[in-house]
Order: sequence, then structure tokens, then C-alpha cells
Amino acid sequence: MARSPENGVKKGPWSIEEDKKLIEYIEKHGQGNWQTLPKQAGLNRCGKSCRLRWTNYLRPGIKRGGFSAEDEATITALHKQLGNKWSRIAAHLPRRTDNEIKNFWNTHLKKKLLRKGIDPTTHKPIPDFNLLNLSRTQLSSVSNLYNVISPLDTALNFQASANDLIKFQLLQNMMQAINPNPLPYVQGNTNLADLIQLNWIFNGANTDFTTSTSHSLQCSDGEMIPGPIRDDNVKVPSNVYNSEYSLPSLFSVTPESSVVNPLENFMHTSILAEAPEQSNVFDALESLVDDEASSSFWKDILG
DNA sequence: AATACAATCAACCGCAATTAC
DNA sequence: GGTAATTGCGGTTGATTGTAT
Repeated sequence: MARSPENGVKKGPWSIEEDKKLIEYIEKHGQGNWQTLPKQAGLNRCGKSCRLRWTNYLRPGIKRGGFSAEDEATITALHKQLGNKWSRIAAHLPRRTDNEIKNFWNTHLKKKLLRKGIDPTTHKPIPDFNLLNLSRTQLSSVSNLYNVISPLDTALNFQASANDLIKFQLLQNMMQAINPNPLPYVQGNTNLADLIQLNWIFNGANTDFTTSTSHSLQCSDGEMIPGPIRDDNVKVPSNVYNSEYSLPSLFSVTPESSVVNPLENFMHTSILAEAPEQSNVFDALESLVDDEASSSFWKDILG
């Protein structure tokens, strides 16, 4: 059971005197019980604060700062494998604390990966819509599509998530086309394997979409267009997986359904508009696959 | 020089897991 | 086995420092 720290105990940065008291006490008596330690050591601090101060800063042998390139590579590799399991990552780096690794990740490594175009959460390359050389119509549609989908609030996240969304939507629309039953939507950072292994249990629910802030996207002609903007009036279609982070559900295969599918709309208004000679969405998609400018996109989906 | 903004990181908080009784 | 106490973890905050205007 969580409890608030004892009343009247000091908070905030530790003074030299406090550090000295804590070090002297632990050197003499050992760590023992952190709850009783402050009183016995003559410190007006809660046990939790003492433990944190000792384990992260005062404990002998702690290595602070000066992360080498090798350290960075190790942390990045471990993060890719373990995610935000800072204590487990720290266990692989002798004398480093989980708190310092966490701070280093959040302030340095995360940004470094983003600059390299790598999603720090998935450790996968962030697809760039601008590299797809999409037309203004297509980008607007992607932008509008995303507008009703994700609460993520950075441009990079927008690009990564919207791209994932398109992949999933494309795959799900394809699967929907050969599946007589309505399919649920995939949530969050799900990879292709998860999608394929998904247990297709339909879960209908009503909710509102959480929307995003604005970003800019560059069209193939170089012009910048506004990215998704917050629109509290946008509502989710009726059959949507019940989660704040859920993606909109597929359009129903039943003809009586009136649910509007954003991707279908995107394909009809954008892809087909770009290739009016194509008779249907799948012809247009095939055309898109053949397009050299989109090859990496499809390799990413199919690979 | 003054101010605003951004980056950093020590420390806190809430919750979960573990341990003690 | 159940409950309370303790410890550990990860997310977040806010004070401090650095940089830009």
C-alpha cells in the first residue's frame, strides 16, 4: 500500500551535512531498515529519500557521467531488447544506476535516435511521408486520417504512427476483403507479426477520438501543408475498439453499414484521384506498389 | 546586461512486487 | 493465506544551469 512520506520531513536537494550523516551511519551500521534509518542516523528525511540518495549517489563505486560511445551502444541495444526496464539495463552496466541511465536516455540517446530517423520506442526507422513523394491531396488525406486517430504530440511520432496506421489499415482492408467477419483494430505499437497472430474477436464500443496537435508536411512540389490539427468535433465511427489509443475499426463488409472508413476514403479520394484510369482500389494499390517512389514503403510493409 | 527559453538531472510520487508477521 | 510493511521501479517534476535573443 502506497503511503505519503511522514509529515515534517525535509524534501529537496541533500546538503553536505546530510550526506555525511547518511554515509557515516551506513558505513558504521550497514543499510538495515530504511524506514528506521533516518531517525537512527539523525536525519529529518523519509526512508525512501535516504535509500534513493544512497543507492543513486552516495553508494561507493558509482560511476557518474562520462558515457562512452560503447556505453551508448550498450544502452541502446539493451533498450531495444528490454524497453524502459531501467533497472535491468543498469544491471548490464556495472556501477551505473538505473536513474542515471534513464536520464541519459531521455535527454541524449532518445534525441540522438530521432535525429537518425529511428523511433526510440520501436527502434525501427521512422518512415518519412516526405520521402514517399506524396501529392498534396494524398498528404492532406493522410493528415486528415491521422487527425482522428492518435493523441501523440510530436511530429516524429506523428509520422511513425500515421505510417504504421496506414500499413495496418492497408493490411486489414486487404484481410477484410477476404474475411466475411468484421475485424477488430490493432492498437498502439503493434508489429506485423502481432497483426497476423491477432485473435480476431470483434469488440464494438463507442468512444470519442483523442486528437493531435498540428504539424507540417511537405508535398512533392515542395509546398508545406498543415498537418493534423486538433478537432474536438471529430467523432469515432460506431464500431471502434474501446481504447483511448485505439485505431478506428474497419468498414463493415455488410452493405447496410454506414460507417465511413478513413483509409477507404483516403484511397478513393487520393490514390484513385491520382490514378483515375484504375478501376478500383486494388488496381490503384497495385499501381502504387509498382511506383518506384513507394518501393521502400512497400518493402517496409511486406518485409 | 537582462530576459526568455531549453536542457539537464536530482529527487519525488504512485504503484507494484516482495517480504515479514 | 491474509494483511501490513518495506523495497524497488518507472514516470514525472521542478530547480538549476546553459544558451540564445
